[in-house]
This record gives sequence, structure tokens and C-alpha cells, in this order.
Amino acid sequence: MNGKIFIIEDEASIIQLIQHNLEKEGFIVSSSVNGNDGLKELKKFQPNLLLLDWMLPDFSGIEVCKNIRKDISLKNLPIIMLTAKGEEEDKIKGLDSGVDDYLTKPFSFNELLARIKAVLRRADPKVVSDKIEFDDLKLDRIEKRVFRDNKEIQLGPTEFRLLEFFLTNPKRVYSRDQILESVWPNNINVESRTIDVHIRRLRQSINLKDKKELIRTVRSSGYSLV
Amino acid sequence: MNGKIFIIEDEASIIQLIQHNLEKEGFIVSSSVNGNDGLKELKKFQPNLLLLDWMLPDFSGIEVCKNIRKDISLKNLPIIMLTAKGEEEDKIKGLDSGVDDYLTKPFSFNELLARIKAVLRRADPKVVSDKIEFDDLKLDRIEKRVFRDNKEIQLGPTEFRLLEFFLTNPKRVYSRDQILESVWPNNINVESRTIDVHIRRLRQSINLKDKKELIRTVRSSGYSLV
DNA sequence: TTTTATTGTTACAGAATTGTTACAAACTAA
DNA sequence: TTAGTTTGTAACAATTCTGTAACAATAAAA
Repeated sequence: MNGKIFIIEDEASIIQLIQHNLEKEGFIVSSSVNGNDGLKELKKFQPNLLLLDWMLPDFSGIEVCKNIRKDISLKNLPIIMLTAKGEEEDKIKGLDSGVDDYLTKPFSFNELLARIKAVLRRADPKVVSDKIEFDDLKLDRIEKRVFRDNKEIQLGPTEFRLLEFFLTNPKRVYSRDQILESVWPNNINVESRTIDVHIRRLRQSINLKDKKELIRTVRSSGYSLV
Repeated sequence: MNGKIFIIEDEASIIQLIQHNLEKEGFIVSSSVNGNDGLKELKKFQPNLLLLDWMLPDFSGIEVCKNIRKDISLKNLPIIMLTAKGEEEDKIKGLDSGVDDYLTKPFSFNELLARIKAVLRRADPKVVSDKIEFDDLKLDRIEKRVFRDNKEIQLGPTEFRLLEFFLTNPKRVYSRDQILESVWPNNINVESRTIDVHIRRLRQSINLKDKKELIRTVRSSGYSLV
């Protein structure tokens, strides 16, 4: 298995062709013609990569892309945009919206394939895969379960997202503002000290006797995973 | 600072143009016209991204790319290949050699810029992280960590800023006034002798047994990083 | 509905960091 | 050498920041 690819495209015939060829290459492929419902299906499918058409029936691929980049569970999903819009300004608008690559129709399937491989090569396997591991900590994004030292740990939704966030970049120190922005839904107002409380709850849950503390406090800066 | 970019190109005029435009965008740019020697310079420069021409005087960009991917300290370096070779099979050969993106000459600078940003967005932040090094001392501005002799050192906020300040200009002697102005928040009143105390604390933290003293006292002038 | 779990806020305790000072030590110039 | 200057060091109090528990509000489940 080379990975799971989801396609959101306007034209069913293009989907069929790409899907058929990708499956011959060993990918698992799922697709949707509708941008809106497509997002729900996409979340369920948990792909490693998204092929996204610029022109969608409901709203533009640009919008879809921006929404994905705001969603913590999808924000690192690699995206290649496929579009008939080949003008310089379109390319730049597309790339700036957060996609990883931009391919103008009509394109050769082999070039698409080469670009898919290039993007997947670069993608952080920790982030893209369903399971993230660090030390003796395992987090399953699909099943939403967390294990430490092979013992299952029950976390509340916020604690889960918080841990998921730290796991995407262990050892990096995040400020409370950065944590707020990434872990809490947009446009929500919470005191920054609230994070301390959630950090404490997370610590309480993932700490095991005889096991080292996994969350480090960096005074006047924030927190990091060890 | 947006990042450091290295260019290996055949045509000096193209280098000049790209370099000039990238620097206007806030990147730090270095370059070479020679693939072979270029690699040495590149290693010294420690870029976050490489722009690589296909056609080089000594050997092809494809070879350079493959060598980079074999080198453990460079294997994650993001690469964008620039080339006049626009045939499908060339693109595929280029992408398959391990580059992250492939741009056919002539290209617009704005598209190049958008693609550079897209690649840097995706790159492992550890590759992109902003490290300052001096001797066996490493300070990571993004991850907010300090290492000496590869052992991590925990510093208080003021000591961190102080060291960060010294690292921007090692070997330069700073007066207490200069240190005060740069390391302490504006409009704060601290005795200049307070600096001595912080210097001492920083020394205590970064000194290792059997390792040389890194902070030099310059009597009646100030302090410097060796 | 009632019950249970999760969440955000606050107040206070506790810990780490900071600035100051006094004195010891090191250095300089005559 | 000595007196004068400058820096090193330890100790202390003040300040700032974080940990924690308790509580009310809200959401989810039974």
C-alpha cells in the first residue's frame, strides 16, 4: 500500500480516469464530486493526500483548502490542486491558499504521479499517518485512543487534541497563544491560564508511576512535549 | 527572517535576478555556479531550501540531487529544480530523483516564490528551525532550546535572551549599556551591575566540566562570547 | 428528565526567576 | 607594594509565573 488518496473533482470522468490509474499504482482511492459533503467523507476516509479541483459545484477549492488548513486533524494533509486555471495569478492564489502543489489541466497522469510521490516523500509521516508515536506514548487518530506503556488512557476531547497537537512536533516549545490557536476552535475566547489547567489534566492522565514526566514547562514561554 | 536559500545555477544572470528578488522578500541567499564546489559551500551555508539547475558545468542537477539525498545531514533539504527541460519524461525524471518541486524555464518569479513558500510550509520544521551555533553551543530560536556539546541546557528567560544576543555577534565585546538596551525590555531601569549577576548565572548554566569558558570578561569594557 | 462528564474560571499556594546589595577577589597603575 | 578600580559571588527579598483545587457552567449520556 502506497497510501490513501482522496479526490474532490467536478468532472466525474476525470475522477474515474485518475482513480483507475492510481489504483493500478497501488493506492487506495476514494472520491467525491461535491466539495461540501466531500469534506465529511474525506474525514472519514483519512487520506494521506488530497487531489482537489479548483472548480466545485458548491464553492471553490480555495475555500475547501482554507477550511482544511484551519482544522487541526486535517491541517497537515498534503493537497495537490488540479485546475484548468493556468494564469500566473491563479497559480499564486492557489499555492498561497495552502496547497502543496498545483497542476494545470490537461496534465499527464505520469507527471501527476511523480508529483504525488514528491509530495508524499516530503510529508511528515508522523502527521499523515493514523498513529502518532513518541517515546512509549501512542495516539490513534482514527480510533481516538491513547496508550502509554501499552496501557490505555482515557482522555477528554480537549486533552486528546492537546496531546495530538504536541505530538505533531515533540520537543518544540509552544506559547500559550500558539496552543490556543491550534487546539481550540477558531474565534473562541478562553483565558490563557485555562491552558495551564488542561496541561495539568493531561499530565495527570498520561503520567504513570515510575515513568518520566512527558510535558515540560518552559517558564515564561510555554510547554513542550519533553 | 524567512529562511536561507542556496542557488546552484549555470547562468550567473539568472542567479543574480533570483537572488535580488528573494532578498527583497526577506530571504538570506547564497549561490554558486558550480555543482561540485557548490556542495561544499552549501553545507557551510546551511540553507533551508535549495534551488537547483538541471544543467551544471560539471555534472547534472540530477546527480547533485541524488548525492544530497544520500547525505545524512542534507537528506531532508527541500529542493526545487529549475530547468529548461520541459518534456514530460524530463519532469518525471527530475521529480523522481528526489526534488520537491520542478519548475520549467522561463518561469515567473512570483510563481517561484509561491512554490518556495509552499515547499517551506511543508518542510519539517526541524529542518527549517532557526539555529545559531558557535563552537559546541547551539541555540534554537524556534524550538527555544539550548545545547552544549549536544547536552541540553535549561535556561531562564533572561539568560536565554542574553545568550541569544551574544550569539548574534560572537567575539564582539558589548558594554553593559549595550547589553541592557538589547536584552532587557525597553524603558526598564536596572542597575548595570545586575548584568554581572546574569552573566554569572549564564556562565554557571552553560559551563561544562572540561570545557572552556565561553564568556569572556573584558575589564572596564564589558563581555563577549569568547 | 436526571445523571454524568467535560469545560472554563478563579483564588491561593508554591516555585522559579529577578534585581539588589554587601563583601570578597582580581586586576591596574603608580 | 599599595590604593583604587572593577568584577565575582552569595544571600536575600521582591516579583513574576505556574500548579492545584474547588466551583459553577455547560454539554453529553442515560
